Amino acid sequence: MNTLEEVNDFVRNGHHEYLAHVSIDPVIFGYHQQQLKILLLKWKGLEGWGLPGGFIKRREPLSQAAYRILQDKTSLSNLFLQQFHIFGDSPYRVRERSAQEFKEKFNLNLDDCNWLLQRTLSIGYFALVDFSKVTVQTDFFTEDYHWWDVREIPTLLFDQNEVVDKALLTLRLQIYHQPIGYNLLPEKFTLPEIHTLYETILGKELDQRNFAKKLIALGLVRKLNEQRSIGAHRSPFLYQFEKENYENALQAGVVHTY
Amino acid sequence: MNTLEEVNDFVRNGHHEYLAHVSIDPVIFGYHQQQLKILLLKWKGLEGWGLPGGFIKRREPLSQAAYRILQDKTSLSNLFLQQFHIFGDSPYRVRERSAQEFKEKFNLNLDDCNWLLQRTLSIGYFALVDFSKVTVQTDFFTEDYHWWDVREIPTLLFDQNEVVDKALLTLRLQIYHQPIGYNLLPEKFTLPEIHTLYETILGKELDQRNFAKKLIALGLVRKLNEQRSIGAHRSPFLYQFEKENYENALQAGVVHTY
DNA sequence: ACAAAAGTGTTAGCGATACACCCATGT
DNA sequence: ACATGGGTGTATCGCTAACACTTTTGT
Repeated sequence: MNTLEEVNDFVRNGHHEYLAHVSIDPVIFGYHQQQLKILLLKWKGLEGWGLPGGFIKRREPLSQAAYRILQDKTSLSNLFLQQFHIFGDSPYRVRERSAQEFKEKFNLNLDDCNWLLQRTLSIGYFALVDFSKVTVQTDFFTEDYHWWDVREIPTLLFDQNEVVDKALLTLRLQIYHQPIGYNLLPEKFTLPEIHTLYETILGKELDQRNFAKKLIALGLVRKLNEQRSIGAHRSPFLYQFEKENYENALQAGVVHTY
Repeated sequence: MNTLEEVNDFVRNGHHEYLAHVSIDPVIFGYHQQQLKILLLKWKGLEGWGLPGGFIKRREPLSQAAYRILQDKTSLSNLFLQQFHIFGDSPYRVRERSAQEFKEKFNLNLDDCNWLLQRTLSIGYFALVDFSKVTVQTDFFTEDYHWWDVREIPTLLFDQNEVVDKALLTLRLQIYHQPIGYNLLPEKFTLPEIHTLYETILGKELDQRNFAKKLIALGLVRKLNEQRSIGAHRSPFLYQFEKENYENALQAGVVHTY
C-alpha cells in the first residue's frame, strides 16, 4: 500500500476485503551481535513505535493471514511462526476510536461507523527469523523501522508493550519445546553463539561446559571441520543442527535444562 | 434467551450489542467418578453436540466475556478459566454461511448480510470446575446437555473436536503449572482421587507411592483427621490443599513429575 | 608477551524411578 | 474368611550443578 489512492480505498472499502474487529500483531524476534531483537515500525502520524500488524482477509485461513503479513514486511517465507495469545482486555482494546482522532493523525476523513474506528482484538503471533536474511519492506503508513534489543523496548502504541512482554514470556517457556535455535541462528554457528542466545532468552547465566556437554551428548549439534575467524582470539569451531535428533528431542521434551 | 421474541431480536439486532466475526468457545472440564468429563450442549436444529459458546459484547473486555458466558451456563462464579487458542483455519471457520441453511435448521429468516452468517473465529477457553457445584442452564437454543467422558467425545459441530483436543493437550502441558487439582476436586478429597485425576489427565499410570510421597513431601496437601467411607474397603483419609504452598509451587514450577 | 575468548572433565548430591507387602473394611 | 482397595519405605541410577585451567589467536 503505497499510493494515497490505495490508502483511501483501504480505509473506505477495507471491510469488504478484511474482517473488522480483529487484527494480527506479530512479534518478530531476530538475533544479532549477541542480542535478541524485535522488529518495530514507526507509524506515520502516530507517536511511538509499534508492531508490524495487519488484518485478516475475509476468507483467508487465520494462519495464512499471519504468514502473509509476515512475508509482506520481511520478505521471508520460511520462518517459525506461532500464535501465543489474543488480547482484548486492555482499555485500548475495549473502547472504539473516533473519526476526529483519525482526521488529526492521518488527515483522513472517515464515517463515524467506519470499520477502522471499531474496537479491535489483537491476535499475537511470534516469529523467529534469521536476522541476516530479512529485508524490511515499508509502505505508506510506515515511516521507519528498527530492530530493538528486547531489554530496551520503548513505549509502544496501545497495549503493545503487553503483547511484547507476553511474547517474551512465551518464548522463555517454550525454549525447551520449540526449535528456537534452529530459526534464530544461521545455518552454521559457534557454541558461544548458541550459548549466548540461550542465556539471552532465559535472562540468566548458563554454565558454559554443561551447556556444550549436553548439546553434544544429546546429539543435537554436529561439529564441522570449519572454524570462524573472530580476530585476536582463538577461532571457534562451527556447528550445525542435527535436524532429526533436534526435532525428536523437542517433541519428546527431552531437554529440560542446560 | 428463552422467548421467540428475544431470539428474533438477537438474530436481527445482535450485531449492535455483540462483535461479529468472533465467538468464545469454552471447554468446561469436570471430574466425577474417576472420569474427566466435558460439558456439551445439544443445540436445537443442529445435528450433534457442541460447546456452550457465546459472543463478546461490543465494549466488554474479552476475559469478562468468557466469564459471563461460563456463568450463564453453569451458574458458577469462582472458577478457573484460561484462554488457550484461537481457531480460524478449518474450512468451517473460513467460509461464510447461507441464509437458506438458517431457514432450514432454525426456521428463521435472515438477510443475506446478517451478522450471524459471517465467518466466525473462535477463541478457545478452558475451564476447570467442581463438578458437584454446577447447575447447567439451558435456553431457547439448547435442547439438552450432558457431561461426556473425554475418552468418548462424540463428533461435534464444526471444528469443535479440534478445539476439545487442543484443550486437552493444553491441560496436559499445564498440569504442572496450573492449579488443576484445586479446581477440579472438591474441597476435601482422598489420595486415590487426586492420583486417578492426574493419571486420567496425563493418560498414563503414575506410581502410587511416589505420587503421594511427593505431594506430601512438598507440603501441597494436608492430611485431615477424617476418613471417607467407601463401602467394603479400607476407608481412605481425606486431604485438603495447602493453598499457599500449592500456589507457590505452581508459580515456581517446582513440581515436574509425580 | 599479553589480552581476550574458546575449549575441555570430574565429582558430589539430589531427585526420579522402580518395586511389594500389610492393613482396613464390609459382606 | 475373603475380596477389594488403601496405605506405606528403601535402594539404585542418572542427571544436574558446581567448579578452573589450558589453548588459540592477533596485536
